[in-house]
Amino acid sequence: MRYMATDIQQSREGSKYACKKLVAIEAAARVFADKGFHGATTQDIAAEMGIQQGSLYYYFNSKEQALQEVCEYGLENYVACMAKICVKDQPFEAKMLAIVTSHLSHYRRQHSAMKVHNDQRLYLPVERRVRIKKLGSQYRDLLEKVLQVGIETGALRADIDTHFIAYSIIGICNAWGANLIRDGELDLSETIEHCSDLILYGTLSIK
Amino acid sequence: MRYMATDIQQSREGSKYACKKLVAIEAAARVFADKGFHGATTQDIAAEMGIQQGSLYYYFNSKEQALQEVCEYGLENYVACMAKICVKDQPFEAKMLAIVTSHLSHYRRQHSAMKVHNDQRLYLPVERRVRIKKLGSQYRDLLEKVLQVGIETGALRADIDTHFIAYSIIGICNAWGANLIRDGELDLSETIEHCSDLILYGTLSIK
Amino acid sequence: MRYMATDIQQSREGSKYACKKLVAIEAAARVFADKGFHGATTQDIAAEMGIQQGSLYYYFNSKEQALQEVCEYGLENYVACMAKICVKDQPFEAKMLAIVTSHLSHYRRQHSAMKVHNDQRLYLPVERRVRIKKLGSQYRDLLEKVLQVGIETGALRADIDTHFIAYSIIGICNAWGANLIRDGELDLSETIEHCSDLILYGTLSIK
Amino acid sequence: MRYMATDIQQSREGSKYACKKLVAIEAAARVFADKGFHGATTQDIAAEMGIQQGSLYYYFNSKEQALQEVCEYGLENYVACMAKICVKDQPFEAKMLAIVTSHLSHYRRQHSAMKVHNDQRLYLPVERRVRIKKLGSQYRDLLEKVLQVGIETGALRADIDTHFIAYSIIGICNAWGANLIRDGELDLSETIEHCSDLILYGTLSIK
DNA sequence: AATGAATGAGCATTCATTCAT
DNA sequence: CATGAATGAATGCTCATTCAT
Repeated sequence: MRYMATDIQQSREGSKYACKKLVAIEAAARVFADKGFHGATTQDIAAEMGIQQGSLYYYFNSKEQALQEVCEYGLENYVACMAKICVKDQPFEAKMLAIVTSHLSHYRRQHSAMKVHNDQRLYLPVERRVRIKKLGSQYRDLLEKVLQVGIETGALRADIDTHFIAYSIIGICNAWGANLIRDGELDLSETIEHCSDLILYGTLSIK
Repeated sequence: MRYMATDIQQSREGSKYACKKLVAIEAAARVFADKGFHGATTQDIAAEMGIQQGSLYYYFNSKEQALQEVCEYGLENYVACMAKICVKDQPFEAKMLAIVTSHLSHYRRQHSAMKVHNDQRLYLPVERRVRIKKLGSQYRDLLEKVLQVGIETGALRADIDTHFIAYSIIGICNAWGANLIRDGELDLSETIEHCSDLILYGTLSIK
Repeated sequence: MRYMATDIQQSREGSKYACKKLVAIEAAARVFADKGFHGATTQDIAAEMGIQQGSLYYYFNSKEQALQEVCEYGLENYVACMAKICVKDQPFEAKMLAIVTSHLSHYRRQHSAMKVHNDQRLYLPVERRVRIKKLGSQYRDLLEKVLQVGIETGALRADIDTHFIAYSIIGICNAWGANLIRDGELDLSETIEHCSDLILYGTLSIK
Repeated sequence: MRYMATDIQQSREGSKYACKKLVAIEAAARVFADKGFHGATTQDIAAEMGIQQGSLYYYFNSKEQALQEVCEYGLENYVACMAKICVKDQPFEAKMLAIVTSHLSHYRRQHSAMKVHNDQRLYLPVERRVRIKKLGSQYRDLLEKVLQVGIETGALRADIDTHFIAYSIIGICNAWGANLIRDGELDLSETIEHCSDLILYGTLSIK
């Protein structure tokens, strides 16, 4: 019932409900990121929003739904950004830098939602994970395609396994993303540089 | 009082208590790895051991203590192995391969404890994390020292940040370790090779 | 304040408010009949009317008041009909048939309100039950008087307890009334015949 | 888990668990009879037993299960008694008196469980009602068979509908059963006599 | 060494009710 | 007239923990 109304209201950018719903998702993201899904209480989320516990159910039908929406929210922009990077025509090194920059910037922009997606999504029942899985695959596919092009244009070694490298890039970025959230002092651009450098050149001195 | 007894009994390798305690830790590790600390119940752990819920308190004073012991258990061997690798005299590439092998093998040997340490340790109150932190730092320090030696012997590029690379190596290995647990089909030695290859050589074709 | 308005509007037969109020009572009756007083929610009733939950309070001051009005509504016609039957001058058998017919027809005419009165009225606090009690007594009194006349005219056995028989007749009719609601296939006139037959002649073969 | 144990323990008559479980069922019966299923709280039931609310779940897995067990408990003896009466060889009038006596005595013996069965069983989801339905049908079947024999032996009029009469008998008894519970002053044997008299002879004076 | 029984605090969720618009 | 939004108290249920046996 709320749902039907939502669709209508989401079309109007400024709708009050859509607005507060976003606030709710972001509050939930912060709390889940901090305490984990099972460790967080609906009271925590409500308090973060400055409303009463019961009122939270005006925005979410259940705690699980809140987690689901946080995860999807965390992925949405993230995948969209990757798509934009992919279509741009630029040399491989620049592309990789852009990808790492996008990934880590998302973390720094207080997007606890990404952390929640990484750490907590498996606590959702499978039926709540279909869209999340699809978005995740999209991201990996886009990344693999970039790598494939890199090989074809001769920028990348022909013997690398694009699937493996894609996963590893995501792994490194997530590890540093978590650090960026935990440690506010950590320099973003430095981290970006280090990450893409490792991915591109490895660690050995050139002989 | 149990504690004093424990110490005595742990000295005798074959003591029954020490034995069942290990079983308890491993059961707890499996359950925590599967459901997360807050998502797991003491009933789950007891069931995994085949005992009654109340009996669990013969082995752990609290659920939190169980998590603490699982995390420490996950790190112990892991750090010890790293120490052994460090003292061995071998070229850098071989050392890196040994390190990655050790890290990933620990995951594959059903050591859910490592996964628990990675994902759940932050749910422990700080005072329960002192030993865990120490073991973690030890590991990173050892790894950084290996990298430092690599630079000094000219094997590694002089411009890399050892601290950053150490964290990244751990990040990559943990990401793939999680995959190894989730996907039993995944080939261990292949994964090891891929990981160390990426760390050493990066992805660019050599010009 | 609504109350004063109500009184004014109820005087005008065709008033919109009185009309929708009736719709509200009947919606509440259906919902209470289906789910019971405590099992039904104000949301259920509002949905049955096609309005929002909050808007319900335009028609009822509280859920309890809704139950009260449903119960009274269920009894009103029912008692009025009985009164009409009583004043008619006809032989006892015909009267009994008319009474049973009236009682069961009320059930079949979708009057969930009667079911609600039977099953749920005791969940009302005593102070809300005064009118209901009065109407109920009226009905029983009228019925007892009919029986009394039956005895006096020699139609009925002199040794029956009118109070007891009145209760029993109501009991049988309510039992079959519930069946009539539950099972739409059940034939009304057949049921009426069976009931009055049992009440009049019992089950033994005449010797 | 408790369940398996239950079977074992129920075999030992005096088992502590089986004993307290019975106490629990009877407490639940009283509370449900008084406040209705939805109007009763688990706290009410626990208080009636003199234990804490949480402890109630040692005996019932859910409030619904409690209702189910109460209903089944209410029917068990009731059906068993009817079975005993049926096999006895006695004239129809005596049999009917025995049936009514059994039915109403069950009510008076504080068996709130029967009231709960009558008023609340429909709030159970169908899958929880299978056994209840079976027991109910058994009772009606036994009663119909008695009536059938009554017709065959010439005790009863040949033109009565056994199905209808069975339902009516149950209806009358339940109506008076409810009165017996509500009004402790009401004389049991008088009520029994009145009921069977009505069923057998009806109300008309014999011509 | 283990268990059955109980506890009590905590939690997600529901729901009657209110009220500004 | 009607609604969207919010409230806060209640409720069913879970679970870590305790303890006598």
